[in-house]
Amino acid sequence: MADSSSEDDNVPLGQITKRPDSVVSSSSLPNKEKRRKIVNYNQFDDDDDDSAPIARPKKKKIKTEKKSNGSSSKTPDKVVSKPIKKENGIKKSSHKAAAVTKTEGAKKPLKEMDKAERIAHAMQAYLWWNASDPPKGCQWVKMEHAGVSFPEPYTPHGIKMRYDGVEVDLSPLEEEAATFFAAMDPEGMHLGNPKTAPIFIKNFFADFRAVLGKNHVIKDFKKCDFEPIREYLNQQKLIKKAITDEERKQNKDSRNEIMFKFGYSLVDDHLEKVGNYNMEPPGAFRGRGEHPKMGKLKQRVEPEQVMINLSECAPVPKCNVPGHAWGDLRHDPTVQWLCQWKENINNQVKYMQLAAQSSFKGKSDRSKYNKAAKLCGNIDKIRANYKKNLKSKSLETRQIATAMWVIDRLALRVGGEKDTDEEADTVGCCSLRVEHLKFDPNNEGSDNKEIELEFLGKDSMLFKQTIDFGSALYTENNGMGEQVYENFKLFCKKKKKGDDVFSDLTPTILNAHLKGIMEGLTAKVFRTYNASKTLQEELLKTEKSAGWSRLTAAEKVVEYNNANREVAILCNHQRSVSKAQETQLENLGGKLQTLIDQKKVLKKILKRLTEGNDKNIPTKKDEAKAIEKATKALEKAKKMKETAKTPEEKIAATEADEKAKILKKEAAELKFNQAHLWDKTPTSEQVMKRITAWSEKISKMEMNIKHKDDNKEVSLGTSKLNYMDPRISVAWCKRNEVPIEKIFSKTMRDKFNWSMAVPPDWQFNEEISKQG
DNA sequence: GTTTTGACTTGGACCTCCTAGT
DNA sequence: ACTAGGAGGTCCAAGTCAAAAC
Repeated sequence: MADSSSEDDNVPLGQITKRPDSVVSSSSLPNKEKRRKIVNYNQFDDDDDDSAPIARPKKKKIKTEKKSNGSSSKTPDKVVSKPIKKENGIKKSSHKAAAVTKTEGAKKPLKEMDKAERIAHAMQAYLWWNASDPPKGCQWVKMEHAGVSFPEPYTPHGIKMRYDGVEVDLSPLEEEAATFFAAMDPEGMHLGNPKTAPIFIKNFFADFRAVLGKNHVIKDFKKCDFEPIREYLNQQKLIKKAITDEERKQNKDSRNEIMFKFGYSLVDDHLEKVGNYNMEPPGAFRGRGEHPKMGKLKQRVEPEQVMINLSECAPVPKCNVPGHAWGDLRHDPTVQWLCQWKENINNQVKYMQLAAQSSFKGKSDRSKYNKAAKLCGNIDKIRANYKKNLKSKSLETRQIATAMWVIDRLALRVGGEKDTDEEADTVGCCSLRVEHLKFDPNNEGSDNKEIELEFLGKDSMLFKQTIDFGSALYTENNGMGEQVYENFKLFCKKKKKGDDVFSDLTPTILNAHLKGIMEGLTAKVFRTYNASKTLQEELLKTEKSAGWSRLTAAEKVVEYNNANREVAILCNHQRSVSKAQETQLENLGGKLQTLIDQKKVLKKILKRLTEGNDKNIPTKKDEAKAIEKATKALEKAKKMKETAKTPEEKIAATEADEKAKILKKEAAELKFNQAHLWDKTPTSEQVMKRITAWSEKISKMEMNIKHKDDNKEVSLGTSKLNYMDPRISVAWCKRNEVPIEKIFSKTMRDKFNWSMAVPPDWQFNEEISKQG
């Protein structure tokens, strides 16, 4: 349209850069829009920035623009002094006050907000669900952004690895590769696992050797010693831990600077957040499960490998690597991506896209849930369809029907074909193999209709469930379990372990069939549907239970989380229990035992006292000394941190701090272990009181442990973020007078902003799809 | 028809910063 | 006021699905 044209494609991009350091140049926009934007800037009422996401011209220019707009400008002094005041205010505010500002976040005065908050506030003014849509087939008409931000080039540390006991000189590139390996946790999920460690090492070493070149002395991994580099990295971590608040703030500021520059995009005259504006740094590829390529070197991406997508009239941003330029330029309004490049491990395209709270993502999210809701109205028809086909004479039809049952009832993913030389061996429905099914797993014989399904799903997460196809769960209400069982038996007959169960089926065939039954229906819609439906039903169930209305908001939230957990279990959203969590759980178990023992002691004391024997009653030993010692050590460490300048001092400070923390822990333990005792011989009343208190403590602790144990392997976040229609949750909150903040974090509220206006009686059902 | 590519969603691990509990 | 623990945010790998390429 306007100035820049598609001829740009043939010009070396680095040289045609029109605007050095900001996303939007007002010069490329018509006057009317220019004015509108200026009004917006003034809303930020702002201080410093030349790095504003939008073309904030430098200060001098602001003045002129502000003048032209008739609004008053501030003296620099005032502008600078303001944020400091604000921060103090926040720090000093009490919890109560903080809670209020949090719940009423929108009402926080503009002047108290920091820059990011003010931008966010301004962005809230745009409600995409009230705005008009871009032309059909297009996701946008105008789009401007600053491109992707590249990480700093590698700075060599000069620490030498050893080969065969001898220090080796490495070039920066070689040293960088060695450092990637040294940075891997030897006990971590790649090197700590005897199954994956050899794969990782083999791949890493092959790539490392390629970097070193043919004639390099390093030839045998066994003779490599990365320990000096590893030690260095650990020291760096200790140094980092000792940073002062001032340094922490500086780090945040410089991160923010990049965010203000690259983190926003101007799409059709409104501001949107970019999701991943930092280019992925090089490193060792961390494939999950038994990924055959883990350990390979993920190369540094050069700007020349990056293609950027923006509107024709948008100025081309300058890339932040001196002497480099974007590889290519595109003006494609049918796609969402702002930048794309190829990674070298799997030769896949990666994208820079808008963030989850953007209109692009919001629109597709809403349409996803509407599609799932539409399935509510069609589910009977669909179940009838596959019920009939479960007995079809055509093998393909029968397999389609069986797969539909599995996807509908067991919530499996569709499971596309995978190349096991290139990727980890994981499966879903269509790629299930005979070896993943175990008929009659408990050798019960006769009419047993159980199958144990055991396989690795997405992200190599284990799916292991025994399905009793003869049970009421799968036979009642048109469950069809028995027929499905017969079909599985049939599909596995005369097949080898490694053969596909659904030999005539691919996701393409299955989805083509689904599309024929309901417009827009694919395999994954079933997961969304089942997750949302389950949430709604679980919530309604508890809402109808006796005494519900008397529950406090916090108690209601517990019930919500229980419903959430049901969904997560349905979707098999697991998480591995970290070592820290395990030890924490063990510690809690130990504490519980201590409490139980203490209660026994208390009972004994009571018995003696009632018998009139007040001799040999245990009393508290001095614990003040230990506490004092620990406190002093902590104080000392803190001082060390404050004064530490050299790396050695910083390391020493962190180490002292860690030691002091151990002391404190020990002191706390001592205190805990004799918390049931008194300094002097107690009275019977005192003991009785304490016994009741301890009973309460014990049950509380038991609850806590049970809760932690129940949740340790279930991850609730994924289903909340991707599967449960937010409108169900919002309506539930409204009905039950639970503040939405108790359910959704700030990020989620941003992402689900489109769903906040639903009425309290909103239901997840087919009616939704008719609303558009 | 089959395979590959492209674009987007979904996923858990890890790190950081905040808050509840003391 | 302080800190442990957890919530939430970041990162980027790994899926799904449609369309293009063969």
